[in-house]
Amino acid sequence: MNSIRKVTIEDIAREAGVSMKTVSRVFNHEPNVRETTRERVMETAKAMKYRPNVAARGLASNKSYVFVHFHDNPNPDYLERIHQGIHKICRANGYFAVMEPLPIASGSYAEQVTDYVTEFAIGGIILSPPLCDDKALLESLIARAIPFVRLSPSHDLGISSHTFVDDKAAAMMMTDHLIALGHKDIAFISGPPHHGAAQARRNGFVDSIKTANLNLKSCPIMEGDFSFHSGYKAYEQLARLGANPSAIFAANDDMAAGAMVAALKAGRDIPGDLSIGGFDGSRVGEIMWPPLTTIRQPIRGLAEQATELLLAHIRDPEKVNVSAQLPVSLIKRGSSAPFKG
Amino acid sequence: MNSIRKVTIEDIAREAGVSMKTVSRVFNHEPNVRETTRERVMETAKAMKYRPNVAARGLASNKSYVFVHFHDNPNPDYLERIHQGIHKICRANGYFAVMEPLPIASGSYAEQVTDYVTEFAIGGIILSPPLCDDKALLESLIARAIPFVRLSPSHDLGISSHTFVDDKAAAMMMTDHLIALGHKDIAFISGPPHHGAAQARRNGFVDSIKTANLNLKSCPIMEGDFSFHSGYKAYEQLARLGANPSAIFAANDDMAAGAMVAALKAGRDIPGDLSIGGFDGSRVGEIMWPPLTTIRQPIRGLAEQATELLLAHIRDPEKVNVSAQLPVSLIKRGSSAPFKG
DNA sequence: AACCGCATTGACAGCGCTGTCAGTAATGTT
DNA sequence: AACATTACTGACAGCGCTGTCAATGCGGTT
Repeated sequence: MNSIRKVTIEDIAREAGVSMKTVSRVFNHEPNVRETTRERVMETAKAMKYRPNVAARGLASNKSYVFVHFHDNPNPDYLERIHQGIHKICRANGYFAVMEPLPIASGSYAEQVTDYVTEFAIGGIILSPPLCDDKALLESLIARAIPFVRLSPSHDLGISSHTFVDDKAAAMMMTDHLIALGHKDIAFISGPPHHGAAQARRNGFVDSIKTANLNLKSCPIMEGDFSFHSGYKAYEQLARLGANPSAIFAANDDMAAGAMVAALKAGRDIPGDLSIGGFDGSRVGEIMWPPLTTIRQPIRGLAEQATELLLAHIRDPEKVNVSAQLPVSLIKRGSSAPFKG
Repeated sequence: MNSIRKVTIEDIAREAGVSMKTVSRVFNHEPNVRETTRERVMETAKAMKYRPNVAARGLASNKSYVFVHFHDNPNPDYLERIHQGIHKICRANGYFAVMEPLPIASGSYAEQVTDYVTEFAIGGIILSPPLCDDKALLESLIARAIPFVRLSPSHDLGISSHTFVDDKAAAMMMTDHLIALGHKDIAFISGPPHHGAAQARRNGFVDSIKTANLNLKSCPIMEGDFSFHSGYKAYEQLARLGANPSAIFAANDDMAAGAMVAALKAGRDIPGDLSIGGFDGSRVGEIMWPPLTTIRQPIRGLAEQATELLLAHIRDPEKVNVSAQLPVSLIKRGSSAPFKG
């Protein structure tokens, strides 16, 4: 057909002086291959630029080399980082990484996933918030014995492998930072109430305020939905209510950006008479002026780890419930400054 | 491990009283099947809830129901919009949509794609800039007869289906807008020189300046690379050169944002003493203050159309070279205002 | 009736890989 | 030293489907 002939397992086997099956063993991380043999196979495979054929693998093993990340999240920046993490691990292991948006508006999560899984053979599933906390979906996945992992789940932690950060502690870091700057009237813009991480961040905020003996009444909590627009509206409503916080902590960067734009539009000076803190460490925070003080979440790392855990689960069904916590960090930037009474 | 597949073509064939091959024909929209036979097969397949096995199909036919978008673009916002467009059409037609980053740093585009295509059976390929203008890659794809379409290519328009906007005319729209506001010293921040669309935008800018009889010498052109950072640096360099434009037109929104942040940092008032125009209509333009005047490109639409064209090509090999132009529009927002001498 | 041309259909051999199971080498045990 | 146990390895038969090509049916011609 063309000059580039496909390199098959057979070629590798012949070249390395072993059977096809042994080559197969090496590529599937199966036990009982002598270390020297494994190395020899790997080397000749590399030298011959061998790439396993996904379709053949799938057909022969009745498995599928596709991981699907189901999500219901409007933030492209967040999604892109997750995608990169999943993709990296998938690519290194011969899997496809597919991103599947799953708007709750099109039907229950469980229903949609069920349909999807019937139509396409799927090797494993990665769930991010809020899907990772959907009871019906989780049950259906378990009932059908489809391997899955979760990113930052908040409930039923024992039922699957997952990766997470300590959202509450992270929110306390930010709150403590603002308090340390001398702020006493700190408003909080929360995420949607049913969202697990959003709750944890809110709890962290409240705890820090209480611990510092600040007056909770002068620390209003506005409800947002993690969108830029909801942050914008939250600031407007704050103003309408006559609240006059010297600092605002938004539960994600998009809302922080929204609040900041609304404040700038209203003529406020940031950070002169209003400090703003975000949460995520996303790109928006870097491309605004002043740049946003925020909590950096290792989103890409969370996705990578989760994908590794999914792989581990598939390779060794014992590893059904492994979890990994990743660290967050406070990024101090121009949007927060000491309170000037 | 994954969904249990029990109904095979063999079952359908036996039930419908035809051969497996005929069932296969029906499912692949092949010609030369009697209408009554086709219907009978479809009915029994439906009754038996038959689902074709993607892996077996892929292995046997050396084709696959996967479309891959290869890209080398750091902008998550742009990527996400393309992804949405591709995904929508794929989903509706039973295809997987896979996004594959292809950093030029890891080897030539042609090489990387070759490797990838050998490993995964791929149904079709979607290329966006700058990959869509890579000669070696295009040649290799054509040589291997792999169906592909392109988004906004600038060269060899005749060799494949593609979708595009008129970048030059669009850049002229923005330039004319700034000129109409009374600006005479307009700086341009261009994209990377080898990037086709970047060239077209630059040409549009220059043409408009000339047409308006403005002095090109007071309209400096800075070279960027479409990144936020390069926009930032371009502004700094402009200042260092002693240029003092009253308006800046950046060839994409990210660079416009970078220039704006640099200008704000330098104490400039936007749009009071500096107007800024971008290009793309991306999210960053909406989440900054002042919001960015820009050219909206229908990126999602371009991706949708391109995917449709790919599908059309695959279903009817005659349709190798269809192209669709989509309209752009000028979005006037707060970052541009009349020149105040 | 014998013939041609085209539409329709089927038999069969793989696609590249893995599961099964049997076989051989290496190691331990008495 | 004989035997048991374990660690490796390979032969082979498909996985479910499609490409190839030969076979059949059918209408119209000579």
